[in-house]
Amino acid sequence: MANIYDIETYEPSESIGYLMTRVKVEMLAALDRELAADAHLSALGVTSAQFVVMVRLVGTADRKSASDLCKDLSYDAGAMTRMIDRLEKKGLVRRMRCVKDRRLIYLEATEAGRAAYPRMLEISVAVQNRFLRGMEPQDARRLRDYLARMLHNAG
Amino acid sequence: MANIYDIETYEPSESIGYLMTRVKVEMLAALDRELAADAHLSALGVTSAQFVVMVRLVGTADRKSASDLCKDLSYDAGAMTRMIDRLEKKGLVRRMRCVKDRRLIYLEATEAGRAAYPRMLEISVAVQNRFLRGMEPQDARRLRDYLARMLHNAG
DNA sequence: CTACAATATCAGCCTAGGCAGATATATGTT
DNA sequence: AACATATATCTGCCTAGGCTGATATTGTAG
Repeated sequence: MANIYDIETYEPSESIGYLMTRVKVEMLAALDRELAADAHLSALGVTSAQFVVMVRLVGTADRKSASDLCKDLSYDAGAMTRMIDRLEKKGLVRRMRCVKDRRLIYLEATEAGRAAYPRMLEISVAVQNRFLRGMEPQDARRLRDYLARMLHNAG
Repeated sequence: MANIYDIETYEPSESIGYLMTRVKVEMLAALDRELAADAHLSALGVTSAQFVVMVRLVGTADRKSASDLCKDLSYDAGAMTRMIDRLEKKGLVRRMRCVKDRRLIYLEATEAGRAAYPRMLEISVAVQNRFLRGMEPQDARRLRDYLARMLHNAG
């Protein structure tokens, strides 16, 4: 299996790792700016990281525990505890101890959380569309497949 | 110009933003692990973030100031000051006040920095090749072009 | 030349993630 | 049942980035 890069010809500024890191920074920064600027959401002070957690709770079907979220998001467990503290304090999320396995804490979006969600999602979709400007749907599918493969290769 | 995503059909888990954020986390985590595990580099305690700065100093031709690096890397200026403090403390980088514009501080890799660089680069290339496993060179070029376009769209 | 704006670096404060260790619960083994 | 092992959450500590304001220097308008 052929390697993509070799040391002799490797161009850091054009490498996929470099570009991806920068795009990620810029995209989350844009999301943070626009979440903070929104008339309704600014009161909640929702950050991009908090939004990403809300997506997993509201935007996906199955019930999630804190550790599920850590796996879903490549996120540290200690950091997740405090993340949920913040979301709970803002009234967006509820903790519910699982009765079958009392180690688990299931998480649930509150009414307020579900109410705020559509606007957050709208902003996130708009930001992504802006970054994908000029691409055909076929390009976006390819890009998505490349990223999915890389995530798979991460093991 | 058509939007890629619309709210009704948007699937968070398959979105490019979500996937990219996760791939970036996994890739830098892998780089950190392997930099820390390397026999020669572990003594220096070089992190992925520090490596990225070294790339800009050793791996590119032109002389760089701290603020150049901030622009190159979408990095905060205050954080960059401390980043350079750490690299200087490890003996990998030198500060040199510019005589023409005394606000500027040019940065230069030391002998030790240049000596350690090839091995860092080797590890970085290996990590990226692992994440790109199974892709044809044509796919990697496409992926790179997509990312470059997104970075351009960031403005 | 002076006043004012722009730029580069730096220092202080705050926030937040990673890691190690503690506790509680569950699972598997003997 | 007793014990060890694994898992989930939480807490304390450390590191590091973002933001704000301070200082020094440069560029610019009058």
